[in-house]
Amino acid sequence: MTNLPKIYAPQEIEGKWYELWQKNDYFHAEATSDKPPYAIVIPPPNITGSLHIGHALDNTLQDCLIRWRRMQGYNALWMPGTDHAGIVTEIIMERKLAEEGISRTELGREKFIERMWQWKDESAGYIVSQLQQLGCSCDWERERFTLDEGLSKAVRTAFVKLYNQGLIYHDTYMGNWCPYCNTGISNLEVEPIEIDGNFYHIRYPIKDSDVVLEIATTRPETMLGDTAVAVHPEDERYQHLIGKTALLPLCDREIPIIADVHVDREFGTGALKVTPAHDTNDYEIGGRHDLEQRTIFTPDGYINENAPDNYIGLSRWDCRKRVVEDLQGLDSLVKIVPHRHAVGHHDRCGTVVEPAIFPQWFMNVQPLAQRAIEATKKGEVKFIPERETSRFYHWMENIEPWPISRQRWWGHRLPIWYCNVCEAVTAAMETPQQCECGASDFRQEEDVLDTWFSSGLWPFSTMGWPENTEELKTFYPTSVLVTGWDILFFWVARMIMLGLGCMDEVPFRTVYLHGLVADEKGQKMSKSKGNSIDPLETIDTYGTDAFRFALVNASTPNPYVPLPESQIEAGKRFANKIWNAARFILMNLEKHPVPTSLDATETAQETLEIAWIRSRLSHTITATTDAIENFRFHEAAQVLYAFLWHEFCDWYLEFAKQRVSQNEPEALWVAADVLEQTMRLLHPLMPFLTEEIWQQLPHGGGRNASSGKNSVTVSSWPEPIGENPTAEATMATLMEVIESIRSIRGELNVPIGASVEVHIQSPGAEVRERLEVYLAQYLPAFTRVADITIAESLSKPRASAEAVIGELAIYIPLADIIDLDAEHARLSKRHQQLVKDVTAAQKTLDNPNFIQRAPEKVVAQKQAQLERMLTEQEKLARSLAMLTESEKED
RNA sequence: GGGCGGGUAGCUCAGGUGGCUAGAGCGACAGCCUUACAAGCUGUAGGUCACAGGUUCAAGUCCUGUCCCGCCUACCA
Repeated sequence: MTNLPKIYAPQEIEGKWYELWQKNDYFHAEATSDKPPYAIVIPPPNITGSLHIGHALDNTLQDCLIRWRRMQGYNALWMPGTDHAGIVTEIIMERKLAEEGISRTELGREKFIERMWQWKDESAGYIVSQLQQLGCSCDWERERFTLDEGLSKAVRTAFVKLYNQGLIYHDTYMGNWCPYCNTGISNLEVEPIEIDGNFYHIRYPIKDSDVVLEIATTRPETMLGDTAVAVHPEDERYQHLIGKTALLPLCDREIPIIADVHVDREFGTGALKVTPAHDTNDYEIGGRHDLEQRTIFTPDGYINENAPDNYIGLSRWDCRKRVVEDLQGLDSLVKIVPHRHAVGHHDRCGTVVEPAIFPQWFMNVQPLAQRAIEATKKGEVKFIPERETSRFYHWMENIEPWPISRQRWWGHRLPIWYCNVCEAVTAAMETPQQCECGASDFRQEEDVLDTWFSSGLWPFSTMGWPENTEELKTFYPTSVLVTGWDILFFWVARMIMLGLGCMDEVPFRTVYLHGLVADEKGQKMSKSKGNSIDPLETIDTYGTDAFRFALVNASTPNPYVPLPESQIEAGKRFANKIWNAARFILMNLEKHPVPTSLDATETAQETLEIAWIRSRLSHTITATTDAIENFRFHEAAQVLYAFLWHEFCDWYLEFAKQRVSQNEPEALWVAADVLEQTMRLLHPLMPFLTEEIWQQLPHGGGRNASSGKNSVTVSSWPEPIGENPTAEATMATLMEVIESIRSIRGELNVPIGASVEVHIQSPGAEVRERLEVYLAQYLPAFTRVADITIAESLSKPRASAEAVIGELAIYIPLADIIDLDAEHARLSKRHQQLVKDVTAAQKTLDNPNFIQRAPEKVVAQKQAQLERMLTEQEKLARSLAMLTESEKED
């Protein structure tokens, strides 16, 4: 054991344990079991992706929950898998192809899909091995992929079911079109970004008149598709023009001037050009006034033949330039005014989205949204933090039809068939045999489904739906869903709706929405911003456990969680601290082996430090369990950190050292027991390190023992044995005495090597007796003392430093070394602080209302506090007076 | 325009339902290589809890308003 390296080296130990866990099937959950079920489905990462910081946080938290519940004896299932991730993945493939000089369309659908599968097969293991490196205890034999046969069947089943319920329909409607990806997308996928644009003021002449109407637009190129000009019906400036005809510049077309209440009189010139085919509002105005929809763009964003010849073939942006130039030439451009406004961009490729009219498949989600709201109100789903609930309601209450088809190739092709003879539409699991018209010649819809449609089925499609499997019976609804709040609408809301639609039951009971990892400036970390930490590099540098601890520790309830490097550094130091504590214990156990089992320690005489550390451990167990149960992960991290470092290492191990040197090894055996239990508590956060140490510690028996278990992973979660207030109070006094002596030594610059005499005045018999027993034993371990005197009353020795702890007065004679000025300064500083605090406490207690209305307990506390402070104050005042006297003498 | 979150030590943040002398990590300063750990140990400094009111015996915590910062959301062309 002594050959354990002095410095904790994560690389040495993190590799081997995962293999053991896997080999022993520790992560596997049976579909049928006597244990209570607990299930989490992983938010499936992109099949071709790699682990980023968001995954690291998300999966660490899930692993904490799963490992914790597994240790508690639950039948804990963590269902893993990956997502085909539709458009994003296709875009990356397109870029790869572009490097080879091939375009998607040249390659053709079949070949393209072939390439995608090839790429999928090459990269699929990558993300999985990264999750394993992170320590994720997923049930890997259940791994799923959204394009698997089983899941594809679930997709078709869900589609047909919803179609038959009339919730899925086909329509031609104005939506968001991405000219780069050549597909329609939903509102959620459009990211409004503020950009510096212009307001172009353009003159439209009026037919048979000298009057001109000035309109303002940010998109002058769309005027090629104008089919009206609109003014507000009550706008006095334009009354005489309503019903007249405007002459559209550059196009040689006549367009009507109409009145519509949508027009804002205050904005721009109060006159609005209407392009029903390329603007959402104009589309609606067009509908109200039965205007022609004149589409001027090709799907990939170029001007089509509906525009005058000289514009055809230009890109959107070139066309804008040309239109502006031409208007200037005609003297039709009044002015250009800079204007900052939000422009929609496709969140996947960054292209400016084009509002356009095109045929699309939609899902009417409104009825399911209503059911989701009701289910949530009934408490069937709970959101944590609670504030997310109102975001959820707001979104659900204002939900719009979901465009579910994408004009892409990588995904689930819609199970819709058209009869090639009569064009009848059929939704079915397979190609229909025969049409109503008698024909049997069908073609399948070309479009694929929005990738979120299949992810929306994830909690039950992964468990074998539409089959009524044992998995579904046992694990659905799942227990918790853990993900970032940024995909509440994209994914969580859709899962709830589709869960209700397909299973008649919500997919999970609790949704825990954690924050997003941010940099020091509070900006969300993302690859595109270049401010991201690479989890794998971090793991290389600091180790997985240090990284995981830092993530959990950072995971406060805030929407953004900063993760400075120093935080990860602290995790590494913590790991090293634990490592060395274990090393110390193991080294000493060689000389003092635990007799038979740790059971022996329970009957051993319970010295103060043993009673104390057991009490503190019990408290830590309760606090940690409570924290994880309530998703306050950062609190669990902090509780464990404080206990392990500042109580167990700083104090208990120092006591134990002393005991061992006095040939009293019980304290050491208890140290081993406490560390063993703490390793179990810490295991969900730091799985590798805790396994390594747990394996080396004796853990055959003892309280909360994990006898017969081969891994901490499957050991039991510690149970609190109860706290011991008496031991804690006594120890607190002892600690204060020790700290005050250290403080005096430090501040008065007593040389390290010098021993000091300590005189303690302790008027109360009970405390004095306890001090007499313990102080002589404990003090030498913490500070160098030559002699300790404890008496009911004693006078302050000449030239001594002083500290007051409650009724205790501590004097340290420092005849040769004391600097009276320094001591005077030290005491008077404390005295001043006391005066302030005493005054405040006095004021509170002098208030009759306080005595009358505050709870008795609070009043008593305050009273005790005041008395304690007054005692100290009096003693210090006397000493200060004496010091001043002696200065005069000098 | 609405809504949400935040403003606490030099930095990053804790402080569930109001009640210990407001805490931690990092950083700073001083001193220690004390045989588990210098990735360590000991001590010290540092905060009128954004501002102004209010409720209360009692406010960092609850209410109102103001000022900053961030996010979400909305059709101002």
